[in-house]
Amino acid sequence: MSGTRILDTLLALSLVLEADQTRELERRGLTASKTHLLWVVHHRGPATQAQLAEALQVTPRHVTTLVDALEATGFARRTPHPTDRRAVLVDLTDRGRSVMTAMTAEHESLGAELVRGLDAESVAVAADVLDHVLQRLQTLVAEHEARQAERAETS
Amino acid sequence: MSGTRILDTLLALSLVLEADQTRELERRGLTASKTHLLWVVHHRGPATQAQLAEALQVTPRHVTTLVDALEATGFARRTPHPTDRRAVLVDLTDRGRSVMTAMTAEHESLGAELVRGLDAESVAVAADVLDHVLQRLQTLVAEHEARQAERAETS
DNA sequence: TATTGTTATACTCTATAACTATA
DNA sequence: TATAGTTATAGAGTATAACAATA
Repeated sequence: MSGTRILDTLLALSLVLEADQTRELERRGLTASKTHLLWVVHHRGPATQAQLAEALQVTPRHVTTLVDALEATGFARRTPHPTDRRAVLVDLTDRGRSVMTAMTAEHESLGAELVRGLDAESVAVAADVLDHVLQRLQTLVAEHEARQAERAETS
Repeated sequence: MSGTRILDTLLALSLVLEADQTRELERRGLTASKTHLLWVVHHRGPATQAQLAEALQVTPRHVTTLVDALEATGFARRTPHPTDRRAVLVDLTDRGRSVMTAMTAEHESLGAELVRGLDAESVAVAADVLDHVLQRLQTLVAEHEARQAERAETS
């Protein structure tokens, strides 16, 4: 069945994409999770660590670790929160911002490279199929979690 | 450009697929790397740890860790190599084999579920596009590595 | 009392280096 | 001398629990 074929290709793509990303990040002295944090700050602006923990779906304690590392390597900076003396605001340094800009450009160039040689119509069809697949997957996961939550209540 | 759109969806899918897989594996007391090892043994048959290290692209030392854990949890087993007393053969237990069988079935069912509601023709087009994208990506990565190797030689 | 962030501790993935037993 | 696997050690991702300072 072609559903399995698509899933297999998707999984293969995931592996190669991840390996490629990891290599690129390593070259800059970054890792996936640290970059994710930078990305969130880049798009949302300065945020407290608690907000970042929520956005990254990670414990506040782990955010401390990430920000420590990003501060030590000059990508991010902690500034005191203007009104709440318990909290800090995490912001990007110039270096952090320029890395984010460069990565955005690379991302777009990669997107264009990957479909080079394909006709626009097929690419559009494929994009629609992928959107559908993503939605189906999210639905399945949600249903699955709902069933498990139910089971947990019953027991 | 739709290339970027496809790439974005691909990355989103990677994240959700990985999260889903991790949850499923956790439920069974497994992790991605341990499952990968089981998968290789399931398909190639009993193998030495050195062979597994090569297949998984991981250090022999790490294979020791993985096999230790899989043996402790009853998914795999070490048996002495028949002719080489230095080596061991890693094989699946009945439990390991039945987990692999169950996961194969789930994988196929997921593949079918993901394209439910789509017409076969679009799915076929999308599958072709994805194959193309995977090949392009592999080409780009290979070119990139070749350039870096060259640069390393020059310096 | 609730929240923000941090010290302490631990588990998993993964790597390198040094070492043992066997080829 | 080369190979198979293991002990020792380490760094990154990530988590929980206990605790300080502040709200």
